[in-house]
Amino acid sequence: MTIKDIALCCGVSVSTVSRVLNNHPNVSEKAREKVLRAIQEHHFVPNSSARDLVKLESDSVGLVLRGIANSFFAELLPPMEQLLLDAGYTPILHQIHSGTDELEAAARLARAKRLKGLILLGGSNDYSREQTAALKVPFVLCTYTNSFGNLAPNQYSSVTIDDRKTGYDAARLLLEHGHRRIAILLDSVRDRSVSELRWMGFRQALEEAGVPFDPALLAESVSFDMDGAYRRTKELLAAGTAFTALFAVSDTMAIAAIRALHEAGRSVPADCSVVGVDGIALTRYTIPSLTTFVQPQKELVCTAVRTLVDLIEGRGGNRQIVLDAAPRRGQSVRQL
Amino acid sequence: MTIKDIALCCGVSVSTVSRVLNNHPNVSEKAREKVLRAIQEHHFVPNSSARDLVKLESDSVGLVLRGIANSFFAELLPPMEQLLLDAGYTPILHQIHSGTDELEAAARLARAKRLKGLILLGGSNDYSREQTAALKVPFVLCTYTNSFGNLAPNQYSSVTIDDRKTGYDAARLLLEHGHRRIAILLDSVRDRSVSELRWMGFRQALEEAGVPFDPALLAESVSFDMDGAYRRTKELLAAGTAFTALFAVSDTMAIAAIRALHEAGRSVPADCSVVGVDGIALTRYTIPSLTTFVQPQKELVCTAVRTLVDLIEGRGGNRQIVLDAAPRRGQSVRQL
DNA sequence: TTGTATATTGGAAACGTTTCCAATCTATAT
DNA sequence: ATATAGATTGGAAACGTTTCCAATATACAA
Repeated sequence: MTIKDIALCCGVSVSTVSRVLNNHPNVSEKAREKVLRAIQEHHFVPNSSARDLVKLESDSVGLVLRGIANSFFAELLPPMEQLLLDAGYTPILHQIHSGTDELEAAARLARAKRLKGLILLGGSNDYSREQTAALKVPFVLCTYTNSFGNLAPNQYSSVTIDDRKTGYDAARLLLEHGHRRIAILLDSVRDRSVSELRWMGFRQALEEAGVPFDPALLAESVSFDMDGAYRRTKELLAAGTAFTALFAVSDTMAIAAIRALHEAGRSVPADCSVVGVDGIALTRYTIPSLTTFVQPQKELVCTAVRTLVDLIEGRGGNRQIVLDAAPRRGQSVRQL
Repeated sequence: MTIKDIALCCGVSVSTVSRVLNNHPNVSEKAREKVLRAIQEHHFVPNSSARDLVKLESDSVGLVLRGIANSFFAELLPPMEQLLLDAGYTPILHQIHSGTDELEAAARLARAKRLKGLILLGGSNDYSREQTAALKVPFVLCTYTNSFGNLAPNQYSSVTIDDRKTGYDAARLLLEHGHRRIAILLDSVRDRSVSELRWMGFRQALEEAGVPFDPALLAESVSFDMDGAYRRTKELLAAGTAFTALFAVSDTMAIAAIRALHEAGRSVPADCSVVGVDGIALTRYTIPSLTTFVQPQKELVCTAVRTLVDLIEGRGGNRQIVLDAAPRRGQSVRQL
């Protein structure tokens, strides 16, 4: 069933049918009705490949990320796709396989599917100008890393959380409660992760406060799941280094750590204060409830989509947006 | 940059370039190399619309669901998309707006994008045979509801969790621990929800054990979030009806309930046993850890994708698969 | 009635591929 | 050298739309 069949059975030309489909003005009421009825009757749906082909564009937006499993991005993805759908775009997910250059993959995707734009989840600002120029479409870096800052502010858009500041604020909070010996629990610091940024901010706050950091208090978990955090905390405790507080770079790790502390006979917050990051809903209900820095995830997603849509539709130019994680006080921190 | 440009700059025909692109055998080594180099050099990427158009098919699979926000499906979605990508298909998300017939929307999508297949998340087996036939492509109902059972087993495929059995098993577990006065905490029973199925199974187990159910022990929360569960548990406690155990239809609700109990001075499991459903990772680490029925989410997703891929690729016919939630013993239940 | 302006229509090219078929090469056997 | 089979190649149609342009129908004024 094609546009041609509809034309044939209505006794009009394909042009007319096409005009009806696209709400073009110059078509008589009579013809329009006839065509619409035939479309209804035959359950005709225009083929989007053909349309995209001739229009030289699609209504698709690429979502490019390195992998979904176990990731922070897995939570971002559904609402992001939802928002794009609501805005009239079709999200196209694309996973980068390890060993593949993500910008090249993104550029390929953009050309193959004639994308309107791209959201690069967990990208970086270390791309070269040539690389981003090769995309040819608007793009937004969402929760990107930035070590070299190759791009000028007018050359890219980004929406991110200030992870470094979050680490800094967490350390400040514990310092202000009188803690000096603070352990930090993080997942693999490799590949310039969010974890590393928080860790850098944390260190900076200690330095500024004149508190030397004991490397024995750095607990880097090999795996990023709760089990890894739990085991790493046990090791930390077994090592015997004294600490009165622990900063975990995620809520789930914090909860696992609390259990490890609990099993070692150290109660929270009486014997050890704990601070997490993320602000997952559960942290209000655990016993004790967790003091945590709430990630504005919803805002992150909305802002990223809005920024991209604005760029696509020509409203405003590139912009970088940084969102803050705000502390939410629970029962897991006590004043020393 | 099109196939034509490549052909031109290599001095070969478009046919040859196309053959190279598709790994057709009949092309000389010399020509192949020349073309590959030109493709590399010009960063050429074939246009998928044109390809789909002439091939009369795409590599896309539709994921159709009613809405993502706050939903069980939001968790299923990322791994499902991932698995489809891994299997060589492009997932295309499609959200059904309220007031729209989902099968009709699915059929439209399938035709417009020439989908290879469909996964209907939260569909039903109450579709008519004509409706499903109109899809024209293989489909899998994932966690579907089934009140009329219009379709014969060879007319549809489905992968689902036996929610009724989960409720039944949860009640059995508590009964076997000597509990007789068991409260149940569920979210809105409206619209034939998972919640209702678990509640039905729960009731059946009580009946079979000859334990009359006190309606005062039914706590139906208006909202499905943790806050609703927390408040509803408080109300239950305030009402003063005695109970020694509580069955929450989800882990998050169970955790919220435990906090409410805790705040009311009732410790778990000493004063009240609690059982949840879902088996989210966190339940191993909360204090106390939670006894819960673990949803085989990963298996659910894998099975749904595998089933669809099998159907698409002609391996085997329609099948219905029901997965069981297995109990995981935590510290939240005690023997009376 | 005729002419003119305007509304509506149809024809055909174009979008970028794939694939069938026929044509041309190349190599081998006679 | 010639015939023949097989490998390789190019030409052209086809996929289902949109859109430009020219052609026709309609309405209205003179």
